[in-house]
Amino acid sequence: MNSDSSSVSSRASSPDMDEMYLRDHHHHHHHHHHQDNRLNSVSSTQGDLVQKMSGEGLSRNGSKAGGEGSKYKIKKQLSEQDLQQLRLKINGRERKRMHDLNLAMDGLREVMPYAHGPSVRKLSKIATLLLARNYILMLTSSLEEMKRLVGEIYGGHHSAFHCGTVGHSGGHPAHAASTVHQVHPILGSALSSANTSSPLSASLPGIGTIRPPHSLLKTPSAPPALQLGSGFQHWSGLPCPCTICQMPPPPHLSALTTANVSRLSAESKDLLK
DNA sequence: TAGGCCATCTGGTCCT
DNA sequence: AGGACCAGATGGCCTA
Repeated sequence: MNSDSSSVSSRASSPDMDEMYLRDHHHHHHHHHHQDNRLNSVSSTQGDLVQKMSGEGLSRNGSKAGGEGSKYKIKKQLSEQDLQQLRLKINGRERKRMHDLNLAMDGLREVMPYAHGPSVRKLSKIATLLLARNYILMLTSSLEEMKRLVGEIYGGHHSAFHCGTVGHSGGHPAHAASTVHQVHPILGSALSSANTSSPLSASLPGIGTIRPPHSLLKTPSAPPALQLGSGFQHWSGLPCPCTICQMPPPPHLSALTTANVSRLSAESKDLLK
């Protein structure tokens, strides 16, 4: 499908499109070969547009309190050509807005921890967003864990950082997620295992387990799961007595319970099928 | 062929 | 008034 890197712009900013609509917007022509017959549909739509607009489209506005009458008059005063120009301008803006949004989406894809490459299909928008969310959650918990470990190593027991009993655990709902502690196994496996799918995954274990679902890979042998990783599981043990652990989780982490994480993964899986 | 994904158009609403 | 944002509708492409 979108074999090109910027799907969106690929279709949207085709030379044809620019020719047809845009006198003012000249998006970077991504010279994307992949032009389809969308233009047909678009142009036909455009035809409809003209009809609608000349007919009732814009003149039948209303609704907005302020200026029914005035707006109506104004629209009426506009020639058909003016209306068309206006429409083109508005459409162009909207197109540009969507292009920008898609560029941002591409930017997000670039930093996402999944296998990029010519053989890997681009993540869909929804998949990108879900993966990004999971990724952020995981980074957050990794960070917390690292802080904890650092505290454990340098700070002694309960100094700058809070407790660090290795087997210690969650179950405590207030634990910004048990995930803070769940990372243990991940770290462990990272240190020992050959999970070197990327520099990222090397430094942030567990990330390597985030991959596009097989359906998104052109090669059928892809590993499953857009999940937080199998190591990302609840860490059983005793509740932590330290004061920090007694505190409610920060708002941004409150959703990160084990249950939520698994739900998240489930969502991701569903949407990524 | 159905379903997923996407780009575009369009009208409404809110904001500046 | 004009621009940004949004959601619904439409139609094309691609894959299972």
